[in-house]
Amino acid sequence: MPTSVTLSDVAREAGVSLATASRAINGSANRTVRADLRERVLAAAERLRYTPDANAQAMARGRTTSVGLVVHDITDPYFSSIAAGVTGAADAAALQVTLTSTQHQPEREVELVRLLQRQRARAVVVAGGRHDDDAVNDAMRAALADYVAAGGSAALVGQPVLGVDTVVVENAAGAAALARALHGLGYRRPAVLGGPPTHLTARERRDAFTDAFAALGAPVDPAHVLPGDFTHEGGEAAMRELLAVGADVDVVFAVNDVMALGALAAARDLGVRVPQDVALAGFDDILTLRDVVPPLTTVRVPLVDVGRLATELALEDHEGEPRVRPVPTEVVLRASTPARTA
Amino acid sequence: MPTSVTLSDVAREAGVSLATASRAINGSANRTVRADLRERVLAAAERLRYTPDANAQAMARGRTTSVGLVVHDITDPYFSSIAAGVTGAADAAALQVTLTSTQHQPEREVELVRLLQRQRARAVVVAGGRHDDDAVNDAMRAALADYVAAGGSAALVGQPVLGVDTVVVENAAGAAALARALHGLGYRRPAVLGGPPTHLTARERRDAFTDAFAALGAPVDPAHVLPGDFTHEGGEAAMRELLAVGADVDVVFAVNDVMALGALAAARDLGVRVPQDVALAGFDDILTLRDVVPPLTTVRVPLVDVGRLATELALEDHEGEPRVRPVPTEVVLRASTPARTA
DNA sequence: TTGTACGCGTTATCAA
DNA sequence: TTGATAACGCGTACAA
Repeated sequence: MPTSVTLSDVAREAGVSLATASRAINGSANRTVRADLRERVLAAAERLRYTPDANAQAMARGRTTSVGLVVHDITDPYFSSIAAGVTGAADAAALQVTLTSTQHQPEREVELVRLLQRQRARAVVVAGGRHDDDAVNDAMRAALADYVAAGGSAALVGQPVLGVDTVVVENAAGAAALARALHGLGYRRPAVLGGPPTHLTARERRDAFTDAFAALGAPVDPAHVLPGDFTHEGGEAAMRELLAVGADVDVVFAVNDVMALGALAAARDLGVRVPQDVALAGFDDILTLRDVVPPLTTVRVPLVDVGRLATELALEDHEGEPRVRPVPTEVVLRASTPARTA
Repeated sequence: MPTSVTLSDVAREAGVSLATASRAINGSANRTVRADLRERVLAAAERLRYTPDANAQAMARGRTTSVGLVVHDITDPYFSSIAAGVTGAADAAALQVTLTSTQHQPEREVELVRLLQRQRARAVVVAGGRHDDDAVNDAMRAALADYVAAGGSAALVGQPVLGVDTVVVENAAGAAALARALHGLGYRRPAVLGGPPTHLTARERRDAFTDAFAALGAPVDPAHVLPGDFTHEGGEAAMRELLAVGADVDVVFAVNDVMALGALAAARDLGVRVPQDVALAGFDDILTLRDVVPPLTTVRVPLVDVGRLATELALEDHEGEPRVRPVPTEVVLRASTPARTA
């Protein structure tokens, strides 16, 4: 920004000192400026089209006005809803959001956190769930510890395993409740599109679901628990595999909605009808679901709230042990899992 | 960020001057540092866990590393895809993206541009289309002019009416091509869900569509051109209205996909079958369409590319007249508009 | 109430 | 090649 008007210019134009100009424009705490001087300064600023330099202000004040957000893919409705919550909360606190994306490479999270530390972001919200990968987790924990040690504060969405405040979605409770609901509807031969084996959120949902079904006396055939990517393509591929072997299942649980949508596409493509031939359920209740036929049963996660909560958590200053903010989930039964009359 | 390690700390620890430390760590242009000294500095930095302060660097260098993005709603697939393009291009240029959202209030764009100017963002990408509203446009033009005068550079997605570089989607060509394609399929009684009357993109698409149909000898009944919000709800409401009056139409063109999806929901809700009772087409080819039944005919806009192009446009320095970067569109016929055999 | 002067963390200029 | 030192734009003790 080559030719910016500075506060000194304004001060000179108004015939006051830099300090007075600063106080007049920024209304420094309990320092007050005589009315006529303030008028002169404001007029000068207006005349010169002065714009404060937020960076310089941040320097001088010792703190920036930005919060960082780390997602895997902003086009994924799961992340874009969380992002809406983050920008909303940031906005309410008069802060800006720096959006960073790993492009689906979890290991990039570490460098993004370090990047945001260089920006001196006041707070960082990491939206992606954790993996069972000590190397990555250790690196991430170290990056976050450095960041916090340098005065930043971080919040995670996912599992409280990195030593920072975490918004914990009640995945297990939701998946178990879903399993019970489906069992109550008469389903007895479930399959699970389980996502990446190391992904903790995927695993929590998968295990709680299978455990609950087992507890109800209808254990999930281990052969009917398929791994896959946590994406549309992953869901599609897993579903295709499941259907290809002619598995005897009456309901498929995809551990997130994006995968469920992929599964739905695979079913459609193979001429398998949902729910007549097989029922289908997902998890998250992403916005996209409103446009899908049949309406998909899922477990609602209040994603915008999750983003907002994580931001608020990170913004509140707080000493001591990292906090955990549980977020309840809610089973939403829709037409993709009708009561079985058979 | 209270307790940050500074470059001075590193210099002292390494027993060199501040200048040398700076050069060693940042590899200042053609200035070179003796190998052993550089080692000492790097080791000291490592030991102290030094993290450069990007803000201070920006101050000193006179330019920041951030680009601003203004959207209406990041959960809208249209904007999230553009955002993905922007973050991609920014990433490639080693820049960060500051995401700001108007929350559907077009007039807020002005303050967001001013906000980004205060941040001294190198470039600003405004993703929302223009309205036919002189007051807002004048304010926006002024804000952008100030920003550019202060050394920033801006790019718009939409209409080249604000004096800055603009990525122009070929709305009219696409809508006309769509009209011709639909006519070719046998449709003769079209309706248009036209979006907000002042929204230029909506208007371009609407008018080109109706003009093309008129030119083909099948003019659109003016009563079958309905205004509405540029949203899911807007499309739903407009479609509901259209169907309520029992309009005699064989195909409905919603001027964007999000509205088309709302229209589809309305049709479903009222028991009107698509495409058997009425065909339906949209515009944009948002990602969500892959999950919708029936597959929706639309006009593809390469949204991620649009975001990338806008960013590149803003980032290239360039003198003189604002540039226009046209982006071609492409009709994509799908099952929601089958050939009419009647 | 106003002004002076220093500090924020870094880069860049200019001597040495 | 290295080192003082002056910027960068602003906030804020401290003194007046």
